[in-house]
Amino acid sequence: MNNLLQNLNERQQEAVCHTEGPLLIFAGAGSGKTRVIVHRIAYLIKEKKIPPYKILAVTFTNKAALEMKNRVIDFIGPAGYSVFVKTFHAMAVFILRRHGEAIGISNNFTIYDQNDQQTLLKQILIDLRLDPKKIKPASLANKISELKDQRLYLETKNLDLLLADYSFNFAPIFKEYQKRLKEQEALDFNDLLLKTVELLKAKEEILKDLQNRWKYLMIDEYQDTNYAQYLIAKYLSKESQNICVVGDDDQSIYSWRGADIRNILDFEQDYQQVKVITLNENYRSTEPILQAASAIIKNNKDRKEKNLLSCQGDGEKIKWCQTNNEYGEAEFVISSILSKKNREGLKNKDFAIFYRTNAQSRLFEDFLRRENIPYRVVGGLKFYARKEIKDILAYLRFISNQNDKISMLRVINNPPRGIGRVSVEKIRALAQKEGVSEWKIINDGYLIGKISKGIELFKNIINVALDLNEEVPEKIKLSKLALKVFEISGYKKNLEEEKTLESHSRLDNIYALINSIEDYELTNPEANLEQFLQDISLFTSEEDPNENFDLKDKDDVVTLMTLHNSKGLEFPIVFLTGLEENTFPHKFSLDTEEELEEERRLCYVGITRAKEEVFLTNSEVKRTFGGEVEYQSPSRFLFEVPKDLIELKSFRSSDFRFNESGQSFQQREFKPKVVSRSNNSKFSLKDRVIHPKYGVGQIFKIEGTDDNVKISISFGRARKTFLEKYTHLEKIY
DNA sequence: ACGGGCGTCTTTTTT
DNA sequence: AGACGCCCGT
Repeated sequence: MNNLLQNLNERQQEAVCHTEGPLLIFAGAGSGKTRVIVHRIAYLIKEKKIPPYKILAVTFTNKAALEMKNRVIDFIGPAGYSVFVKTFHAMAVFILRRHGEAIGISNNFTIYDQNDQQTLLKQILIDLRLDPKKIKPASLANKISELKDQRLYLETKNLDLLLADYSFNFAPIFKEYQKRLKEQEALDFNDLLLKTVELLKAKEEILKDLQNRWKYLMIDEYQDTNYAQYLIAKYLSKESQNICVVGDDDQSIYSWRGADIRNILDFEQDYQQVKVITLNENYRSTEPILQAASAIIKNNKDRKEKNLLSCQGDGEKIKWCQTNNEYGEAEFVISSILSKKNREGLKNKDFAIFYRTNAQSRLFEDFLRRENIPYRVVGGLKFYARKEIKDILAYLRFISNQNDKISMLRVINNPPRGIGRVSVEKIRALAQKEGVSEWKIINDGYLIGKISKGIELFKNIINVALDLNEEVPEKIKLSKLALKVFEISGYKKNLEEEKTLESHSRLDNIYALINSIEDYELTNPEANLEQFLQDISLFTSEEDPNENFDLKDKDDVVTLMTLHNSKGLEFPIVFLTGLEENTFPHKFSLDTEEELEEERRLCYVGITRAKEEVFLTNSEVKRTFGGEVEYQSPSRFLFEVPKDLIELKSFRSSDFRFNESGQSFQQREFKPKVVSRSNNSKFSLKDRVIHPKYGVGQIFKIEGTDDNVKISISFGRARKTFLEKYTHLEKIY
């Protein structure tokens, strides 16, 4: 009991102990909200003797869910494993997989991510004889998602009326999209939530069942819930009324995804006898950081006034550095990291670099690699987004669900087996005519005349895999299946024969995938193929299983991420970069006051991640597309920080400068820090070398002979393979 | 069928 | 500048 409430302030204790009835916690940045949730779960289990499986905690990101679960387990031991901690989407998958059939959803539905969505839309456009160049699948996908996120979409009795607001092509496309999702037994991300609402609404017994299962409901980041999520929470807690929501209106940054800030502001009206607790003591950041953040957020009109109290006392001023260009910015950030590491004994993991858009990460990565500082990009280039990984997963998805046309089209001629556009078109046409799936056309003898070898081959491959999947529920079944598919599909042979620089890393990546499936099987011994695929399709920000393979301490890395991804995290030193008008605030958010205020909240979120020190950077000039340069004024947010909290710095890029015309950047020759060098020396394993483009790296593989020697080098997280004869490498001693 | 070369367009944030 | 898609030559 004592230890359950230890290290908590009075209000935090109150929040932990108030277990019955609706509870609303306004938790300012750094006010120990995760700690409160963790303690509250522990309190329910230990003190109130609630079985752990009756507790449901919902967060927004996989990362947050994982973190919370681990903290619960650390705090109360193995009982924590049974607490149901998931993202909204993962919870929806859980519910739909068990009960979806009640509303006509196959229990091994496929989840289509943004990519699959766009592929599907492209097909629809072609079939409807619309030009995918004019109507872009990507923007269509966005529109569809936007539509489905709306409250109106769930409530409307007349979809046509709603669709009429869009351009005249949208309605038929949207309807066709929905139709094909159904045919292919697929759900997109929005559907996961929408179908769950539909289920809970329509099937009372199932709702009762779930209400019984989860007696205590906790929702983190409640300010970011959209209407569907709001309804799910409402349904699930309706009986028990034991719902605890935690949030901060100042940290609402997902309105573009349908998040409705009113959900938290109206909570007191939505539930009866709500207990409200405000946590306003900040344990994370120093005084100057908090003052700067508060000063910025005060410019928002649409917010509840509040003041956060600092508990950490005085600290370093905010550093603002204006650099000449983007290279200078990256160089400033990386050299600051280096000097702080040297002088203050900080570790890599103490630093985080934030930016507004994903594309901004590249230069920072270049400079980090060059200095041989290990780093991790959160959410950026995703392992699961790689071609070879998607290919293998597409095989598995098709094996799991033969109606999944997107996956079939992806693999039917991959690796090439002589099934060209014409054959595929023939199959598609026949499927449409006969009203059956493409797989049925191939497998059940619909094709008359002589059947091409390739189709016969594909049919055999899939049938072998299908049999294999039916077989023995061995422990290693999934990874074995993946490996088999990799082999019998010819994918492996194809890559092995290719013997190019690229095919090597592809092979490595696929083996890394198989490894990670093995890991998955260890933690989920009961999981079958369907479950695995559904789990994995939600794991978008999964870190690269391939990364950091040569690091002693794989967690000691500098973290790079978008501001959106930074929510809920904290770091001693934070770099907030690209603070220029049109970048941050982003140019698409300058139209309305609402959008601008959301950008400002994003800025607030970023700054409040820092415990000790904040660096704000902007560059005077930006390179846009076409190599043109453009002057950018400093972000308005910079001027919202009181002057006395700021220490000004300036930094000019030393490696890059303008050429005479001032039109583009010119790279100065890169001078590696070579202690001594030897040009004719042979390289050996474990040698550290400098690559003219990638900088310092370490050799981990050498193969081939004579003028066909291939050298594989790791540069921090990235691995690359080069042909020796074409690559100028310098050895470092 | 397939890869290289060339022309196009690019830029928001994510489960 | 770089990614991507399309067309053409093989």
